[in-house]
Amino acid sequence: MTVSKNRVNPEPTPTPGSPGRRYGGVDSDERQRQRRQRLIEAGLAVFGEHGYHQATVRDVCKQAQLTSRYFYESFGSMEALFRAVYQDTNRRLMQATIMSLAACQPDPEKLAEAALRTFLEFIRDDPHRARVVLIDALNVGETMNVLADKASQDFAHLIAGFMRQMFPHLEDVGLDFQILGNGLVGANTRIATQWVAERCKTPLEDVLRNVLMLFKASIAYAREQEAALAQPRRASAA
Amino acid sequence: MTVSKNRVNPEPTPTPGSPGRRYGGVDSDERQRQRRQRLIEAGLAVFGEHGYHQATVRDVCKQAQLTSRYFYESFGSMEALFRAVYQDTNRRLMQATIMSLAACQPDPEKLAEAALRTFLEFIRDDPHRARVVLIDALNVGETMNVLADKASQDFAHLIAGFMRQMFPHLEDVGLDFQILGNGLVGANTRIATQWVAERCKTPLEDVLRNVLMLFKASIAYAREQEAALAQPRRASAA
DNA sequence: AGATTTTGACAACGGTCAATTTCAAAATGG
DNA sequence: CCATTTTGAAATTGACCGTTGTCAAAATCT
Repeated sequence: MTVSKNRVNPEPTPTPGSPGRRYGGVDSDERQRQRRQRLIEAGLAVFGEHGYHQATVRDVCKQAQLTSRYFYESFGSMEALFRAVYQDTNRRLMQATIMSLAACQPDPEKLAEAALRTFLEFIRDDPHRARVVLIDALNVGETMNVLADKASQDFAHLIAGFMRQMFPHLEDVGLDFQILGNGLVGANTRIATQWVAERCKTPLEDVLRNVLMLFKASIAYAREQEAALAQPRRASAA
Repeated sequence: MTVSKNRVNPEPTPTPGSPGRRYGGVDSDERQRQRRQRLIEAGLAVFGEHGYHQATVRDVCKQAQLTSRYFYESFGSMEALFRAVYQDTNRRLMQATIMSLAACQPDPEKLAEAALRTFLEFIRDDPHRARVVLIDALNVGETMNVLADKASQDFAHLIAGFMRQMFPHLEDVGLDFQILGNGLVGANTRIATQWVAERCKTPLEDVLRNVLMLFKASIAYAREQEAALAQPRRASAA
């Protein structure tokens, strides 16, 4: 890192059978992909540090140890890079979530706990992710805005699906699971944001317990309401 | 509005007894205050439309029907204007909330409902407020960030205070009312944001019912837990 | 009416940044 | 060892914005 620009790969894997001339043991396609990846990582670092609107192309290139030329080789604009960073980060989160859900009992509460724990671990691993996904994504531009909105809505939709399955009569009395799902997502993101702002001072388990409490409370309340709907004759004595 | 620059006041109130020369029936202090107020209103409109970072001084001045000179007469920078807009908006919300709380029975659920309804009405009256207070405020700069954070934290702190009073033993078993308060604030802001993004298509009462559900569910769950703490001998039969 | 202040429109300066181009040095394959 | 490609750094161009300054016209007071 310190001696000089170390352009050659540690292992000059030949990477045979691809177009372009080989350089440093890798062909041009692969090198370009590596540059692109470095720019994405640099973007995460720079955006995550002081926010998208403080970042310049120069900053990103400096962080990536590349020059403007290579920036525009991979991305048409700063916003395009941000989209890539956002999608890459989202993809990683999704992947981690799926992994944790797969290794989990199919109990709603357990599933929620697993997903939430994965999320908290994810942003604790690199708080830059929190800034990019939870804050900046809403403020880059209209395009990113709808993208980020859709991502949250998808999550809310997932929750709504679960609730709809568990409490099939509840939406007839004025409850809207999509709205409630949105609320739970919002609660989660806000708590997470605050947690990161405090540099994850509070132990993860403590944060998790409280987020989960909101989920459990909602489920318990819904269950009670649903039960009251199923047997409307009973008086409402707690 | 359309005929010409109508500079004179409808009622040229003399506004006597102040420094500066009188013009249009008002002395210079008052005129400056009016200009400042127009800039704040223009800021709300411009920021609320396409976001803080798309706005330029020229945009704001055009909206306010003033020129750059008067901008710098009242504000040292764009960020200073934003702070003023934010604080003005917050002050109005606070005022409306206090009014509605005062005309309300001192029942926790009623109070929550009143506060939430006021909030929803507030942003429905002018959706620009939502963008400024809920989205842009986090992305203007570090200074605004801590300011906005503090405002939300204050709200969470208020909720936490209520809960602490209602359930004095609950924080000993791992629940943190500040975190929970943050969660409820986050749920509320997210639902409100989505609502505005949908141009308030859903009727207010429907939105309110669902936000309130999260509050009621949390209270019910807390009450149950607290009761279990008070009589630890009982078996946990629902 | 005349002097004076205020006002509004616009020019101008300096700075920053995105985006493209240029050029020489370094690395590579043959 | 030499031709070729790639790479890195800097120069260039063009646009936009914040900020200050200028100046004539309008409004006001005495």
